[in-house]
Amino acid sequence: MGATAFDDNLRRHGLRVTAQRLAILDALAGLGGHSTVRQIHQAALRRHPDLHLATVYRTLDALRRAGLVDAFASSAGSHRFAPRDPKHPHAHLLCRACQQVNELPLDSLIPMAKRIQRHAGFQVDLRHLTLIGTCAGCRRASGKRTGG
Amino acid sequence: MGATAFDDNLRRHGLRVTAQRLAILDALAGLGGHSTVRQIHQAALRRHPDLHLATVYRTLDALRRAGLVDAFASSAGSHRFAPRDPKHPHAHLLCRACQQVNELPLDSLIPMAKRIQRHAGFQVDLRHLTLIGTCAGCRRASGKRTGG
DNA sequence: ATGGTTGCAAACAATTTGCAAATAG
DNA sequence: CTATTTGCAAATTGTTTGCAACCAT
Repeated sequence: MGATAFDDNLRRHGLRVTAQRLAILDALAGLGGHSTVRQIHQAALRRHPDLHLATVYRTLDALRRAGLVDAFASSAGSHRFAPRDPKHPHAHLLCRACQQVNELPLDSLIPMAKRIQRHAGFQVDLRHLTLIGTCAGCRRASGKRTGG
Repeated sequence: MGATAFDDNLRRHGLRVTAQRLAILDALAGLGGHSTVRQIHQAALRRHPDLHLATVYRTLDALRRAGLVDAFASSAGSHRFAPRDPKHPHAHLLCRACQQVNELPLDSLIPMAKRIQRHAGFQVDLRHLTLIGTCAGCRRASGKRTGG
C-alpha cells in the first residue's frame, strides 16, 4: 500500500493526509456507496481502531465540500454518502419498501434536467437526485400496481 | 363550529376530529406547504395554545399515512410537510443556496418516470420527488455556471 | 363506555462543537 | 514551528415513546 491516489486527491483539495482520512476513504470505496455515517465508521475502524465518530462526520463534510464524495438525505433519519465517481455519474433510486438504494445513470435524466432549466430556470444537480419509489422486487412482492 | 371540509377529510380516513388536528390542518393550509414541523407547530399554536410538539409529530405522521399531506426529507436536517393537493400534484425544487422550495408540476416529469419504470422496473413516486439544485435567482447571484 | 388522542417528560438518535493534545506540512 | 486535525465529552437538534388523563364517538 504505497499510498497514492487518495493522498493526491486529498492534497489536491487542500486537505491534509491523515491516517483517519485514508481509512475513511478506503471504507467509502469498500462499501461502494450509499452508506450511512455509522457504516462508514464501522468499516473504517478496522483500519484505524481509534477513529472517533465525530471525526467521521467532520471528514465526510470536508470530503463533500471538496467534491470527493456525494451526500444525500434519505427519508429514514440519517444521511448517506458515496464516493463520487466522475466516470459513472448516477442518481439514486431509493425503494421505500426495502430501503435499498440502486443507481441510475444520468443519461436517462439529462433531457428532463434540461427542460426544467429552460422552463423554471432551476439548475438541477443530478448527482444529488434521489428518486423515491418502489423497486421491481418489492412491487412484485406486494400488489404490483401500475400506478398513475 | 361550522367545521366542514377538514372534518370530513379526517373522518373519511378514520381519524378522529380534534381541535389539535384542525389547528394543524389549518396551519398547513395557511403555510402553503414545504413547512417544517417547527413552523407548523408555531402556526398552529395560534389556534390551539396548548398544542404540544409531540402531537404535531404524531398528527403529521397520521395525516401522511392517510394521504392528506406529503412529507419529504431535506438535506438540511428536518423534514418538510405539505398538504396534498390532488388538483395540482407537484414535485419540489429545493435550492441548495437559499433553501427555498418551489413547485414543479408533475407533467414535466411523467415521461422520465415512465422511462425509468420501463428500463429499471422502478416505480418513481413523483409526489415525493425533490430536485436539489440552484434556483434562477441564486444562480444569477453567484457565478452562473451552466454546469456539465 | 371505550378506544383513539393528547400532554408531558424522558428516552433516543443524529449531528455539532469547544478545547487541549497530537501531528502533517 | 504553526495551522490543521483529532479525540473526547458535552451540547444541540430532530424525533419517538410510555403513560395517565382526556375526549370524540
